[in-house]
Amino acid sequence: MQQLGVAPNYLTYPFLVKASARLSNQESGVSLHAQIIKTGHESDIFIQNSLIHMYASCGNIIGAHKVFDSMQGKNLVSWNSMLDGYAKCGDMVLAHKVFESMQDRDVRSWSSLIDGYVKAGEYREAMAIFEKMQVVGPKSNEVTMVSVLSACAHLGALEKGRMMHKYIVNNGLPMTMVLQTSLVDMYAKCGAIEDALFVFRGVSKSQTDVFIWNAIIGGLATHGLVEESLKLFKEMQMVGIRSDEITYLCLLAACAHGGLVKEAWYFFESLVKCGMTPTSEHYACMVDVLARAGQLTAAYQFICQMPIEPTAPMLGALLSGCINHRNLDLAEIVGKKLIELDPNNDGRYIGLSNVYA
DNA sequence: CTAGGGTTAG
Repeated sequence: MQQLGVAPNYLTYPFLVKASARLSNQESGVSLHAQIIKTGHESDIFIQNSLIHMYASCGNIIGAHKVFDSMQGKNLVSWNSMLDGYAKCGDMVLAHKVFESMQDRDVRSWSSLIDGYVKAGEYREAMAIFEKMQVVGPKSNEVTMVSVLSACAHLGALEKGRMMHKYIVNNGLPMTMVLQTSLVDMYAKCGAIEDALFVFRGVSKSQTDVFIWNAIIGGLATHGLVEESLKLFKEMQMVGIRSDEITYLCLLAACAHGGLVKEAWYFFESLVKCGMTPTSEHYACMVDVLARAGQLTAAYQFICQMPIEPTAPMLGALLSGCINHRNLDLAEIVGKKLIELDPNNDGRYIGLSNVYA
């Protein structure tokens, strides 16, 4: 466009700024901001709102606030963008402050606040806000319910989760894939695997994506339904959904749970073969598999040949294996390393003190 | 033309 000598106008900039936000590329966002000022578009409310969102998405909440403060005519989008910016940055004190200062609040304002509390791990507060919303706020929609279901999942609040499911159906909220994934995850995390499978089976296979497969495969794995988990992975491959790093993490977790050492090696190798880079979580899972199976030397050697530094969960898994399989010499070595790495690791420290007892 | 949601975490 620029090569052709066509200049962006006030309708172009929001898209460009949004792209920078999506990419979390503050550099390009800042250069757009400069261009916006140079071309005299800095007081366009759509452009200002997109700039708030861009800065917040790049983690620059100060930059976002500067744009927000510079505005003379703020609208609900401006306030919602600022609120969501604080919520996304995890500053729920300021997010709540913004929320309280607003004259008008729509479903997005409430949803951003609820989601912020969920992301901050304050699930009870998130539920409290949702209950208040039902009394004094606008009707919640399918986006609100995703965050609410996530709160129920983390609280293990199965009955509440069921109520939310009924609320969604009774109010005719659109059953999006995101919502169905949240339902699968909620039921799985609350231990209602049958319900998770029921929701999952209600999605036509051609509509599925990697997220919902990961949710059900991971849910089955964490509840020890290892065979079913691996069976669903095969099904996922048959449907032609490309697995990702998280799929493999779920599979390795399933192997750890079921004591499937051979299968774990196979998945670890597949992960690399598919061009993915194992993360420290993958390595930790692999160590866990080997340690649980009593293959302590193999686990130790595996850690030594990794291209990354060992992490506390990794050494913790190995230490547990050493203790359970009565290899106290190795336990002492691993325990010392673990304390070096993470001096505040109480639980593991207690594990180690058992070695000396 | 601008703002909100899902999968890992022993």
